[in-house]
Amino acid sequence: MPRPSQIEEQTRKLIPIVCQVFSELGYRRATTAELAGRCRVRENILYRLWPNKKAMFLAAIDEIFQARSVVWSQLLEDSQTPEQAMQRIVRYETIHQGDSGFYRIVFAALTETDDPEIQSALTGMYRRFHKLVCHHVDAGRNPGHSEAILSAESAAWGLLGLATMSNIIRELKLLPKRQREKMFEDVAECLMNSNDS
Amino acid sequence: MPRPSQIEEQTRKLIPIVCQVFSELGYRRATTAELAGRCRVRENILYRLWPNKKAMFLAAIDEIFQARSVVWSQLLEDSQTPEQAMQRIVRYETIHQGDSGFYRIVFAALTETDDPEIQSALTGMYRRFHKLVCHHVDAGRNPGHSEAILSAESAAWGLLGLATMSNIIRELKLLPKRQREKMFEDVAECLMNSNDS
DNA sequence: CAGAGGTGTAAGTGTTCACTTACTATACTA
DNA sequence: TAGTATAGTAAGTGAACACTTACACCTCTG
Repeated sequence: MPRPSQIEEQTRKLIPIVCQVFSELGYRRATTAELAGRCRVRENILYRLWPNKKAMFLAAIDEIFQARSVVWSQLLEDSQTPEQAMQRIVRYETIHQGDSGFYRIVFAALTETDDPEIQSALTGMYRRFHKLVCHHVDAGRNPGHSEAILSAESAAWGLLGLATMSNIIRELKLLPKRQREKMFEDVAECLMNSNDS
Repeated sequence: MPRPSQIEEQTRKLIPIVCQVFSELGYRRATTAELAGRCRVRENILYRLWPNKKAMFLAAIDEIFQARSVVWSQLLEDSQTPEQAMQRIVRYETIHQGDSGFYRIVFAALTETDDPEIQSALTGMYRRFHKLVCHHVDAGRNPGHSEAILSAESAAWGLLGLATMSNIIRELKLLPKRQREKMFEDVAECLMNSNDS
């Protein structure tokens, strides 16, 4: 009998690194040589873990949602009220946005949407994110506001769009940090209709 | 004396085609061979007009704003009141969003933001768009609402984010057309605070 | 301990693609 | 019409890169 394979274990260990490299460099410039180098292995080892570069990219897309939802659930673990929850997420995202550079993966993926596998990976990721945000928006809405203007679904899409825009602003330095943060909070508040007067 | 150069003229004629190809295929798959083929010329002719592929891409980025502002100004030409203007733009964008596929260029560019030239082309484009939208939001705000919750600047960024998200939703078919349109209008209304009760 | 099958190293390989070169044909001007 | 610079044709080049192959080495199991 041979020794037992450690492929799964190694795969799990390398995914965050692969994800990181795609985040920094995008698809085109994240060459297989670069990926291997950063993973401290040779190229052919990557090809034992994934059949091709696209599969590595798909794994990175999945990792994004996983990582972010871990962070969020940690944030929410000690939230007393659901109203607090969304505020916390917004505040966290306001500050830490783009730290992981994961939106670069999303942008790279969005230029490859004619590939059915990439498209469905992205679609799945967005659906899960939307559902999650939707849930928190719903829970976090101030009950005092009997008649919300926006449905939670629309508000959640708006928030995802806001987060995207905020990442772009940050990346292109379109606004100084403070202003960007204020913009994010103001628009998020407006969308969630949590502005009690 | 030689015959007069038609380079400028030809450049102007080809830019929309180049822009179109980048819109359809993104940066990576828009090969110089493909660009030349669609322009009905040989590759070296493109290289007489631009020094390299990046320059072609930069020209396409500039073209995006030009084209869109032409459309908008045509839309606004026969608007009686400024309040109508923004509504018209929103309605137009709601329906025609993504027709040109120009956001693909933006996404492609956003994965190349470490290149200073691409970065500044993008930055310029966003600043101009923001200014334009800002202007229309300001003009279109209902004067009855004395106290707006959002500054026009923030609202404009929110709208740009909304447009981006809407394009993503369309591309990934995350919502059926009608729902996407309703979402866009609802969120836009919320952001512009134009909801008179 | 034997050896099967796993892990790691190193050097390709074929293709794609941005970009070039050498040349011919054309059209404008003096 | 002669001469010159431009427009167009066609083949090529070198490099980058995704992916492979050949082989040595190790490690766990029966």
